[in-house]
Amino acid sequence: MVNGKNKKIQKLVKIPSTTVARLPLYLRCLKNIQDEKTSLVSSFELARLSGHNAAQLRKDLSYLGEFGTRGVGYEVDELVRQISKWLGTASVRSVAVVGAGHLGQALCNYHAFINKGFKISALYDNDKDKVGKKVGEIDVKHISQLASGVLDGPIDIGVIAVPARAAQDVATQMVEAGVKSILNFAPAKIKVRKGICVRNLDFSTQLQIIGFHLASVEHGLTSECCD
Amino acid sequence: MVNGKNKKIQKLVKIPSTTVARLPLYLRCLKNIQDEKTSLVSSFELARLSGHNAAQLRKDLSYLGEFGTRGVGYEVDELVRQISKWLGTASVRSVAVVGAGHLGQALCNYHAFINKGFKISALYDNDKDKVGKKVGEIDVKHISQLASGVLDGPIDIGVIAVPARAAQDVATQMVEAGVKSILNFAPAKIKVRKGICVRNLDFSTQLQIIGFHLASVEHGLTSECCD
DNA sequence: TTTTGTGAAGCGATTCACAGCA
DNA sequence: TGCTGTGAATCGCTTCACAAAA
Repeated sequence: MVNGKNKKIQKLVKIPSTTVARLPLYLRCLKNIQDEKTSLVSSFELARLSGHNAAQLRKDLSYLGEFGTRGVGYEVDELVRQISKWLGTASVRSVAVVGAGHLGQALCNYHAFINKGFKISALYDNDKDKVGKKVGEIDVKHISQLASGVLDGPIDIGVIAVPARAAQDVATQMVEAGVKSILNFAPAKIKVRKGICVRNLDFSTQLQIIGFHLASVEHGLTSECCD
Repeated sequence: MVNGKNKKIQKLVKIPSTTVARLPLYLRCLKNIQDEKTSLVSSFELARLSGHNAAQLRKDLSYLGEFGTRGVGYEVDELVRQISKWLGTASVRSVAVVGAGHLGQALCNYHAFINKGFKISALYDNDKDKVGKKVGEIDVKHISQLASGVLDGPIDIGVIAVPARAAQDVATQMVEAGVKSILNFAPAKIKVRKGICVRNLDFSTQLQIIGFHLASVEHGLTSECCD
């Protein structure tokens, strides 16, 4: 409004974390659309498919740039390209999982990750009986090899799939080994140095949130639901 | 402020979903405190342990009631009781898992659920080879038995641990069988009738969010991190 | 004095409503 | 005309700052 530089400034503005969290969802819907042979999509249609409203979708996309054509809509392929770019899908991310229990095995056997740009490149455990065995295509190595495992190439994401009591210790070792970000499944708050991105994803917590909503409904306090 | 009914009114006010999401975390920290023999905790201490600020913690707790003593702090046991109550832990919640793959097995073998008030009471799959086998203590039943399985007692929470293409179908069957809420691990948007609480928890989405932050840092756009 | 509980201010996300453009 | 892109309004959560209470 003041001058022509506003668009540049806009691009440097922090993208709301809520928007970031929706991007993977939009991308998923767009890929479903690609499988059919539609090449154009309106904000209304994509909003409907992803379960949001059209204004929000347009605002979200506007943080990334101007990809649509007024009066027409968005080109599906272009939008897929752009969102993928922002999600950092240019390179395949290397993931190391620590904890070869059922959850660790579930992750290693989930082959859809590779389509989304993630490759599980190593699996570690401290159980001597598991070390040396294979889970899917992946050798189970001893946790002590985590540091040297990074020599095979940098690890972008470390996944903590161990019991809570071991979580902090594993996190510390991951950071020392050069892991840049952590997905933590253990029900424990882990502390790492600033600059390491940590996301927590504890199943119990999720069930407890649902439990709250069930209790609310039972007590007649609300009929509302989860996010 | 206007009259004495305000406290009652306060209790009827909707509790922010962000607050609800923090309650399980507070509870976890409090239980850790209980294991030591501290019986009192201040908002500052609990905030530090849970990684939030004291004002937010007090505001969160104030939605549930007035449990603290000014100048003193909160009694740990009392706070545990109150938060548990709001999370609906009065009764044990019955959980049915559909999908006996690695993830379904991981869930069934996670014995800590019972301490948090959740009991996995059934596991279903459509694979004839899996039906009849045991996962931990739990018999694998055929998905077609979901409806009649509810006769053994109501199912509070249905967990979807099947591939995306089957997710909507499973969700529909769950709702027909009387399941009241759903935790969905499949990367698919599922539609259910109003009043059924659905939470989505797709691993790929979580990795993609981390991917965004990694890309941001790599491009020097930010040094900020995830939630 | 210490720490809670809470109005009020601040801030960020959502939604509205329409100008801008094909 | 139809749909995007976006200021402005609104909504809701977080944080501040202090009165109330032990």
